[in-house]
Amino acid sequence: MSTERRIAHLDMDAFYASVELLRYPELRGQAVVIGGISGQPQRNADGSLSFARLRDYTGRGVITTSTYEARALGVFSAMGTMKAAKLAPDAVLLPVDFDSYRHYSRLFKAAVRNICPLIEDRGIDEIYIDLSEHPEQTLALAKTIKQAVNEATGLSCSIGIAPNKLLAKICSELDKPDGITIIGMDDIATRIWPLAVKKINGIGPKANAKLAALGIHTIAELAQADADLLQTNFGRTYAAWLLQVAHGRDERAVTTSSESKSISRETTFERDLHAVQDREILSGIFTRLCTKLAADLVRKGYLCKTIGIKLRYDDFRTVTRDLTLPSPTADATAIRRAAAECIRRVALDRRLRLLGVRASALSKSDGLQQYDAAAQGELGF
DNA sequence: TCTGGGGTCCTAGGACCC
DNA sequence: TCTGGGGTCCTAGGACCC
Repeated sequence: MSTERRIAHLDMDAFYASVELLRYPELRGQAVVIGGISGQPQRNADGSLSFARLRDYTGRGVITTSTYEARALGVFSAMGTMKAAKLAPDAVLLPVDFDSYRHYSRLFKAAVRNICPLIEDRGIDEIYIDLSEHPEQTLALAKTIKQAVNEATGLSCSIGIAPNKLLAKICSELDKPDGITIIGMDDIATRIWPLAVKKINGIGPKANAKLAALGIHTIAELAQADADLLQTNFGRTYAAWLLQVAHGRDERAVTTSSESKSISRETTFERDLHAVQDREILSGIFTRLCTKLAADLVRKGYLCKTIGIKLRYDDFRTVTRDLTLPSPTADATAIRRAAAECIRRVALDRRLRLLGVRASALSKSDGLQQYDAAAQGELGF
């Protein structure tokens, strides 16, 4: 007997902002944005806190999250902070505190895992859950999960439940915040087809613009699109995928574990830097990035065989170079040497706004491999 | 007043090997 | 001389996601 799967997508509501409201409950109900600034709110003489306002901010950076009150003013994730300041000058601006968000992330995931262990991590604030084998009835189970998350964290989340990950992901957004949406394949025409194609996870700004140029705006229009037309414009693989997802078809499994493919560190400078005039500053930043990357590798138990760099010029053009080493490493000096080789292969005639270093072709630095490395060292390799 | 930082996956050409 | 083929690795760039 074959039955439909029950896949849930759980998405924490305005996660970073909501964590900050746990810490500063006096801000509840206000427009609050989380962005790339440093420094905690100042404590006044009377004991109250003094919060920075968006209008006071002058540096570069983007909004990472905003409360629903700020969203009502048009301020969303990934918006430039300066643009956000124009829209909501009085909004409270708080610095990001990833340690705190990771803490609450662990709490909510542990709470869900207690109820159903088949969890796929999709970043700090969302997960897929395979509920297919769970005995409880779907709506009751969703309520149980939401309550467990709230008891563990004090936070709310939204859950979509559907026969696959694609549909579950779309559903979790349909009743945000604090919602539950359950659909089956029979509901696709009424619930999914009216939506914009960009609601599909995997259709981003570029594909959305190309589809719009073809007169395709809704998922219904995509489902009825001519296969040859799509193939001409998107290539065989992507065109076939577009038609599949438009009909709500997705067979991907919920995968409970995965190995990292790459680890990287990058930084955008406070002002654009020049390779010659700012050589000392750049060199220091470069060394620190390599040192942090090496520490990340060691902490996570990886060696890397390929080292890469990323530069972004003042005109926002981005270039990458990489270099594969004869043998894997997690050594900061070796990483810096390889990254410096990469830097030599790019033009440094313009000012730079970003520098990054990446480690890929990862392998586990388990005991056996460490032993091998030590043995090779003794043999003079 | 432009545009963070950390990832994944895909494509495509060339090298190199059998 | 007429340019096979597949497989894998390396490199660069780009789309997309959280």
